[in-house]
Amino acid sequence: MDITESRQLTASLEDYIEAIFWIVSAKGAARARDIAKRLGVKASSVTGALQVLAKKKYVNYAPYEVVTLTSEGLEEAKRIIRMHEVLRDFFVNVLGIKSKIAEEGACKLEHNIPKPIFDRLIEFMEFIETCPRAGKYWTDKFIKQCNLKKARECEKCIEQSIKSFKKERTMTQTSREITLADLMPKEKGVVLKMNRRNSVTKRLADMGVVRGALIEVERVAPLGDPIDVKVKGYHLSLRKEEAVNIIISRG
Amino acid sequence: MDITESRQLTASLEDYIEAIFWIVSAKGAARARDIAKRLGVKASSVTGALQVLAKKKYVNYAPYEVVTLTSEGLEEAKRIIRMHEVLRDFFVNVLGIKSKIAEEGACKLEHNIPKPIFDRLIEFMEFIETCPRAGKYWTDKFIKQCNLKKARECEKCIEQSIKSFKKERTMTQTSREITLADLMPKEKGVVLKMNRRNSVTKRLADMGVVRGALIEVERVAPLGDPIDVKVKGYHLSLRKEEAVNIIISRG
DNA sequence: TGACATTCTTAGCCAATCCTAATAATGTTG
DNA sequence: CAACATTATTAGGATTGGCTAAGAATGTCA
Repeated sequence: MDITESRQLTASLEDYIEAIFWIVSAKGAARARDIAKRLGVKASSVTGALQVLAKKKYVNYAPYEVVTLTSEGLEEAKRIIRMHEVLRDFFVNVLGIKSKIAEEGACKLEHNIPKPIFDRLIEFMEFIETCPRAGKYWTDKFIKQCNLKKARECEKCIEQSIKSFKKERTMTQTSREITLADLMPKEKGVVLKMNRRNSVTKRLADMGVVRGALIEVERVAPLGDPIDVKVKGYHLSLRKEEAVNIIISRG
Repeated sequence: MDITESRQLTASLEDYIEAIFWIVSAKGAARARDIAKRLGVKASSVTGALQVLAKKKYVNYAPYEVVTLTSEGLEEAKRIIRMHEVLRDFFVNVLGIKSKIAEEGACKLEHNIPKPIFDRLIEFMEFIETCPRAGKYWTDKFIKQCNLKKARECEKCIEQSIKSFKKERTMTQTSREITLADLMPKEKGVVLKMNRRNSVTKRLADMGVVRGALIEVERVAPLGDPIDVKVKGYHLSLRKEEAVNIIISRG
């Protein structure tokens, strides 16, 4: 029953992993002191946590050395950060909470969200962003869509939304198919079709890149490759050759 | 720094208070065993928690005796349960989560929600229930309304909503003012006006009964007095003489 | 390079929250 | 009412996650 032996993470250990991720992102590697400062604890507490995390193989750690995440640690960090960001986005973009409070709130809640609620929250946020309806009729429809797992009604809804968005957006590529590679940073689109079926599209499907999914371009590298996108709260980096196979519709 | 001495409550102690509240509601008083069973802990853990809660004056406790909440404990219980219910309602009514998972999720999160986020969540849920719009325009409006503290735009929105609801609801008291006392259980309304200003209306205002607030009738006693209502997640019991001074509009 | 400052680890402590096992009180029933 | 069953308490232990204080390792600079 010794938690030290298992892969399990407590809320507090997740906080350490998250902190290490950000420090490593910013500075290449983390020192105990950086972690202590970021989390507001004493260095001795950090040492203890690092020893546990090292035993669980989430961090590369040796006494008096700098700390980095193992690949497992990185996986965990990404999972935690995704939770955090989805919550924060919900607080900021939907509830209109100030970003500082939203950030704090996301920190407190990120470790405790049951998966089905988390997933549904993402769907809900996407629904809000793509469906031009409201009121009881609207939430009912959302709920029905989620429960029945057939997106029929909502596809109509999304398409309608896309149409009206297109009207607003005058004369931009209305005649030919556009792909994910055509989007500019900050633009969003709804996936209409995945042109090829192979291991790459399968991996993308696992991450949420499926028909009907809302996808947002975050950054595009100088030559249009790679393209960083956000889908269902995941941050993905796609090759341009993958992106051109994803037919989308602006929205 | 000993928490035993202060009024402060840990998440776990809040769980005990909540459990005691429900058991007392159902059976008049709680025994250690009931609490242990409800929370899935051993009786010895319950004894420990009860001793701490008794020291903090949240429960009436003596060894080998039944347990009840003090008035302070009751206050706390209500606060916690309100958190719980608002979260659960959000999960069920907005996200469409199954009630068992929603219940579990509310339990996990109820102790950690920052107040501003909690308050805004309630506003958001009310907005969804009263405003017949959707899409970005719609959430933008919601956020603007919350931020600017002037409900102008949304009042229009609410009135419009009320109008369309009224159309659906044929020939019911469309010509004269209706008050909270006219609503049937399960009916909802939006507060249009508070007819008197006195200490009672002030207390109601503190609980969220103000112009524009969504109010729902839960139960009405045989002679129409008292009336149990829900506002902003609070459960209130109003005298009929108070209710007739609250002018509302069905919605 | 040696002295001093900073950083990190170790060791030991405390509080919260659970546990088990033993014991005490209370309830039930032939 | 005595024996047995149930329930509650106490005592003692584990785990988690923080702390302080002392000392070891590392870094800096005259």
